[in-house]
Amino acid sequence: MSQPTRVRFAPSPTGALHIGGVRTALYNYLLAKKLGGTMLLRIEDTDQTRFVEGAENYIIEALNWLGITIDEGIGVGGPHAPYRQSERKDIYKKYAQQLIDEDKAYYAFDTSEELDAMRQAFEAQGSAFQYSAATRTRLKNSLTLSAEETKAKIEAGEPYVIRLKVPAKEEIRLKDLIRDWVHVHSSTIDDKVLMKSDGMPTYHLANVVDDHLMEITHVIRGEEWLPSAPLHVLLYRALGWESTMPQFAHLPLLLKPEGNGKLSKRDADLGGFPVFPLEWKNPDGSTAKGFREEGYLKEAVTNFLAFLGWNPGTEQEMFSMQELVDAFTLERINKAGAKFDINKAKWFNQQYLKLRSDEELAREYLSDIDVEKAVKIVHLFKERVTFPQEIASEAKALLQAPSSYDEAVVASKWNDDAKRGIAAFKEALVGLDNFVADEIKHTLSAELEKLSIKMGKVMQMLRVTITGLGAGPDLMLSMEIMGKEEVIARLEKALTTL
RNA sequence: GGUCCGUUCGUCUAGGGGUUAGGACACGUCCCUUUCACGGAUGAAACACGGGUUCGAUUCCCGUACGGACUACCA
Repeated sequence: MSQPTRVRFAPSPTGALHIGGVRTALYNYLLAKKLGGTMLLRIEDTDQTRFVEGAENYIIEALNWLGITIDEGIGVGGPHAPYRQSERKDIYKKYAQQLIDEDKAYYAFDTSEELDAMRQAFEAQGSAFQYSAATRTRLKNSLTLSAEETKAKIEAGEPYVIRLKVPAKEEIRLKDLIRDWVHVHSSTIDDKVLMKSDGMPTYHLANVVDDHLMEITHVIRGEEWLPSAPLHVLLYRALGWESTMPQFAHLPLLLKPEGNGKLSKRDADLGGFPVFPLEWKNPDGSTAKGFREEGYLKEAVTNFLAFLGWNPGTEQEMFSMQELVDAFTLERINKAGAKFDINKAKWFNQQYLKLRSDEELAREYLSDIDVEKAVKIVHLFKERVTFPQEIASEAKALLQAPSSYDEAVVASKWNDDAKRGIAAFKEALVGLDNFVADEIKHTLSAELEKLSIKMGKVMQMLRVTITGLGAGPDLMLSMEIMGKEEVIARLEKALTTL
């Protein structure tokens, strides 16, 4: 019996969406589309202390930019609304109560201070404190207190949490689609808090309840969740939902480019590259770079991200979103973490930039320049840059007369031959009516031939007199773009000042 | 510390009992070219270690080492 595939991306609105989260969303999306299923977006905002204004919109905009479309949930609605966990409190409360009634969960009144003290005491003895079957009989909860005492405390408004009564001795087996069977003993799992004292559920309860109610078939999430996955299995079991439990796939982590550990914002600053899809403005006014604003094309980002932890098993490198959908399978996801190498992202960007048409790029990035000219400029620079905005800066430099000249080239190439050749070329240019690359080139070679000077002797110096630079794109085309008057003016200036 | 997960070129990875261990990025060299870039060619570069199993292990098993994640009334 195969039910329709339903996957979810469930971020917390705590700030900018991390690029690892974007990859998780991507993989969820790819699986959903591959299987003709549904992609949900759910917001896990059960920690009101970490809520950040604007984060939810940021998530939506980021996914939207990359073409990761949401079929159901935040922003689009659906049959299981609301999709914001803070708006589902009553639902969680109901199931928590059910667990209490069935003696699968219990009230606990221990304060944070008391628990901290416990932890310290255990640590002093060289062991770790665990709120579990081994210790719960000695703590302040509805298992040790009488029913009357418990009731009285609750009615008196004393803060409490609800904890899962994790079985003392039970082997938990979990089949992960990427890692295969994972075995954990219940004695190593503590009695996790299900409902916090503020009435909000913890992630554990909320995600299990929601995934069940929303009929999620595959939970695809980061490896950091693997240690708590057995607990979630226990929860499905306690709630009587084990037979319809979703399948799990824990994705390998995105690692720092050098050294070890999870990729962080700090690595991005250090390496000068973004770790967020979009630019993010912090409430304090500071900003964090975004791939989009840095000039990464969305095709490059999705292709790059898809290949961090997954590959098609062929030698094809370039994949459109549709091709990714067609090729994607969970089986081909890797187990080991992947280091984040921004060089590869840049390479993808360059490849996708080259694929764009000159006209399109001209319209988008050189809108302030005459179209015909803009297209020529794009053609000149498209294959030489990594980011589209570099075309604009190159264009600006090209259209501006040089303010200085490459000294190394001047020192070695500014000789009599160069001076005579360039002077003659300038004079000949005055009489050239059809100022296009081919004609300009003919003019140059004709003049140099008359003087018996080899082309190679003056080319680089000619480039310097016109652009100030020792290297660059096709000079003849560059001159055509600048126009006759401008080129002659630049030559004159160079001839008199150098 | 405990629990869990992992380990093929510098990086992303393919492969899988017998292979010249393949590709891509980055790097070197050469070609193309008015230079640079693009492109093309080419080179250097890897199975963490130790035991098994086996005629034969990089591949399977077990250890060790190393790395990582988790260990909150955060997700």
